[in-house]
Amino acid sequence: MDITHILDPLNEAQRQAVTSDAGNLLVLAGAGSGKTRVLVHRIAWLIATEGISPHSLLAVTFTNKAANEMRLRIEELLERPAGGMWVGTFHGLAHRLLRAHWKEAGLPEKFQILDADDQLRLVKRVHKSLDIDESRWSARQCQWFINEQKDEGLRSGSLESYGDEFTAVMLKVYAAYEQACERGGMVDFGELLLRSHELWLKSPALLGHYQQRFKHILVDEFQDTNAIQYAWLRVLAGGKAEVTAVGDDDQSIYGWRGARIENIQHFSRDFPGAETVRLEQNYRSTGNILKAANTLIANNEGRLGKELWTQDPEGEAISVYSAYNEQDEARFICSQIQGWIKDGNKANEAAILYRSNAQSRELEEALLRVGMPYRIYGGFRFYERQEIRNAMAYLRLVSSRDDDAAMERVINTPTRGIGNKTLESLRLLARQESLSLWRAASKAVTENLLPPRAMLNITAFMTLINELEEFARDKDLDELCDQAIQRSGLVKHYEKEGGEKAKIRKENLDELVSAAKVFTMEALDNDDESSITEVLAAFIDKAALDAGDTQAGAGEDAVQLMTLHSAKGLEFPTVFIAGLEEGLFPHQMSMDTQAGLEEERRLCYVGITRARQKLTLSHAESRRLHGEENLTRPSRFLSELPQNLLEEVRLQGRITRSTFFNDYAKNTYTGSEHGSIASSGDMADNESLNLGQRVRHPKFGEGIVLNYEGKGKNARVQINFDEVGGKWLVMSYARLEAI
DNA sequence: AGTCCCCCCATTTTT
DNA sequence: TGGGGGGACT
Repeated sequence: MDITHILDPLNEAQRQAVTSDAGNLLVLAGAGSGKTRVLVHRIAWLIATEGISPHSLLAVTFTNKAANEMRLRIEELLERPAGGMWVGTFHGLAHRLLRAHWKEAGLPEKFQILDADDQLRLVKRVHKSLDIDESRWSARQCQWFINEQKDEGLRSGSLESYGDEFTAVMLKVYAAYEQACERGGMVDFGELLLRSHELWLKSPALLGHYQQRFKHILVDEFQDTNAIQYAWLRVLAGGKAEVTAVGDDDQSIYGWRGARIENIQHFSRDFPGAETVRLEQNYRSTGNILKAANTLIANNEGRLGKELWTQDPEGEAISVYSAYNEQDEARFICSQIQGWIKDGNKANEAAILYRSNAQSRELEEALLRVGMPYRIYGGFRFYERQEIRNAMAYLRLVSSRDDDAAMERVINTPTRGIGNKTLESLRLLARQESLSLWRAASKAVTENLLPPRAMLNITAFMTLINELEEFARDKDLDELCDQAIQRSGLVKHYEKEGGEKAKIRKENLDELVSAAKVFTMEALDNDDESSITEVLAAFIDKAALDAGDTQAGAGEDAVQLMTLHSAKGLEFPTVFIAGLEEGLFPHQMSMDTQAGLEEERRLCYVGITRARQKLTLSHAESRRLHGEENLTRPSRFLSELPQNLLEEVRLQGRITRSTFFNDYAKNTYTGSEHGSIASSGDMADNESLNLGQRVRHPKFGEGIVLNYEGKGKNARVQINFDEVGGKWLVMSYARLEAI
């Protein structure tokens, strides 16, 4: 078989990784070093030369996007479908296992997947039924606790509170939540992994079957695996399968949600005979950007070690802008992007990255002001929208009456006179008799347990669902979907609401019908035997496991705004990282432990390595946060960069500020003007000070001018001193010296 | 059932 | 500063 097309496009390190025949393999893939390429080519290599059948391969990633892309590229390279191969996310694969072996796993055949929103609702209900003080322990907190434990592979039964009140309350909720899930046949995200892991442990025959099957396991983004995922992998591999782990310890930024950087750090210990290959040649960024990244990350301890390099030129210096405040910062970035576009580049080649979402508003406003199109990543995705979730809940009920989460959601949405009181008695009945809500409702109606009015309304609702199912029998999924949103009254409900918002909701519902159509056609392509019931069930699972990354306006030519976390895996010709200030980045809540600080540093490393040609960093001397003005210090990360590669950006020229209190922030920024303290000659030493200018004070040392008020002899200036922080000084006494 | 108001809170996010 | 959620009121 001709294998040149597999090896030719690779560099030496990549080739070594692709062709490695050590039992296990760790590929330390630096940013922009061709990680996915290695993964894909290694798979092709195994199939082409080692005679491994796609059937014995399992490749696992974290996001659906990554999984889809991998499958696509494998098929492209192999020039045939890789059907027998298991490619998917951890959750997707675990789900597949549980669907196949639901009985052994102790689940009902039609178990439902709870997504984050369903989960929170359930926790809230559990919370209420246990009469827990909402003001002391929030449902969110409980949800977080439960997920944290599941990520660690721990059930309520295997935990102890040791007299700690918090833990005791959390465990009580956790245990009741587990029971509720059990009763309703519901499985949350963590449970998918936990349950399939347990399934293997308790059925050695089943485990043996999969161990027999999968000769090679390939894992992407290994540094992001959490405890349960790692355990899952180790059990499956069982010392027999060959494991290829690809990842970058320097890009581990999800420790806060259970990812364990130790998993990649200890790979060679836990997977004996592992070969380690480093991919250090970078095909993305300029030399200077890489040097900055390398220097920064060298401050972390316990790294596996890696140094990025490129054959490309040094490129431009890294710009650093010290803004007066967050508005100035936003205007600066905005004007730089305008300049970038004027130079013939496109808006979507520019990205603005920030540590926390709250920072986006100021940037948005600045972009809006100059009419620059922008797009914010993150936020609600398709299947997370309220109207879509409501419509899906009807479909879920059609598919499975026992889906309590769905029933709770839409039994009275839109309102049909089934109030809280009715619902409460149904819940009670359900709990007492260990029934699903639907069955409880059914019982209540047949046995006349409720006021006639309530029973009438419930009957109408149940009839609606039954009729929808009836209707679906000889129809396609999209037709069912359309009927569901019409007959449930959802469409009317949103129409009645009126306004722009409702219009968008209506459009989304239409979009759902189209999505159902596409899904049906794909299902028919793959397997023309599937009945509508099966297609419907598959559609519901897809909606739960894949929130739908199709972001509105994805293809638009707009400036890209996102958090540093969501920038991982992406790249842009020009990148701005805003808000490099102590307390913001590194964030206050993560800077007092070394582990926290190092993760922040890795986050910064991720940000820097997103840039291809040009990197611009900025910080503000003063930032409004939670409604109050705070003086800030530049981030330590700025001082950890090689100073010779940095170029401080100062805006040339100046405008003379009105001697009245003309708030600088309100001045229109043109990019060439600069706020300045009036130099109308009435200052003590007849010397003008500019906002943003560095000055020296005999006692306080050096600092930067932030603001002033008053004029003449009485003028007071605010200076942010490097050593002692912010101070207001009277001009005529301060003996300030401009630097 | 729906609206309004007040209080509280405030990284990062995928499945 | 502002958004979200919960409670109270109409």
